Amino acid sequence: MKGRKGLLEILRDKGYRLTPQRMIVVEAIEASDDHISAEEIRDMARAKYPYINMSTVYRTLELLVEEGLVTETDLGGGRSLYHPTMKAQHHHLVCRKCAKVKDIDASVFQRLKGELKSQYGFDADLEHVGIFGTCEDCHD
Amino acid sequence: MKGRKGLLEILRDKGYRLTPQRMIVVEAIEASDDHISAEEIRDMARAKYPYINMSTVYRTLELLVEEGLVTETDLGGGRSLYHPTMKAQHHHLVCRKCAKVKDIDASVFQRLKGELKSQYGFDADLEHVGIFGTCEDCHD
DNA sequence: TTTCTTGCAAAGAGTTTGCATTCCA
DNA sequence: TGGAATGCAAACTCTTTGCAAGAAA
Repeated sequence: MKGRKGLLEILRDKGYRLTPQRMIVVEAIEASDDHISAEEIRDMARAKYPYINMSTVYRTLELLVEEGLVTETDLGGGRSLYHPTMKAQHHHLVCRKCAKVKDIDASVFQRLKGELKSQYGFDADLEHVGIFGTCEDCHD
Repeated sequence: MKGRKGLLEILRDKGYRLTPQRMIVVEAIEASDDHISAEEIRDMARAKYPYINMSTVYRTLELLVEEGLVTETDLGGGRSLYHPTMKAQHHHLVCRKCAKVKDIDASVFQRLKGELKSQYGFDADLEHVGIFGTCEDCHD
């Protein structure tokens, strides 16, 4: 059962207070199989809690990212998406035409990551990447 | 000499008017060896022209991107950088710590692009990609 | 109690848009 | 001249921040 602590327990162990707002944000992120936006978190939160302020959502996300518990990914449009770090690695193919997002396995990137490291000494954050392009359905 | 038309000529041939503002924006993009931001374009423009409005800069960039003459790249922070499409392909390694940007050759991505196409039918826009991580100098 | 968190409102940054005016072709 | 392009100002989106009020431990 080790390594299976929920994000909330980890936060508490680190000395952070477990407020209802934080519990709700964490729950929303853990419940989402996929990436989730700050806005979606607020909407999910509202279902369980009359109201949660966006600054609280952002502050909680900031905390989770700082603690390395959640990954922040820029999928374009100046919008960030969040994802629990411990979940299986994957990436996203974002279609510029229909805006659909398809998840793909991380293995495709392993070689690239290795090459960037050996050739440039660059330690690439490729845990959760968005790749833009045209998907199968929208191909001309 | 073919395939060596400047962006301005191409625009004119397509029926767009060659205003001073457009000439200045195009000149700034062509002069920049690297990627350039909307703000940098405005600053470069001001050196030659008393004033150019940001909406004009953005509208010109939008036009150039629509026409496929310029590439728009999201290097994070909700900021876009622009680059002439015809210039040599390259990518960027962006260090999260020192914020330095290192240009790398596009060849590293060829295999990845091929795999995304064959495995997922996804036509990835990998002309000009920003990869985040930690550079050699900042490595712990 | 006491310090950490929240909510509110306002401020940001970067970008987009409506509309009247200007100007290229 | 006439439609395309510009400038201006206001709006817009997403996110951050200061500060007083509230609540977890």
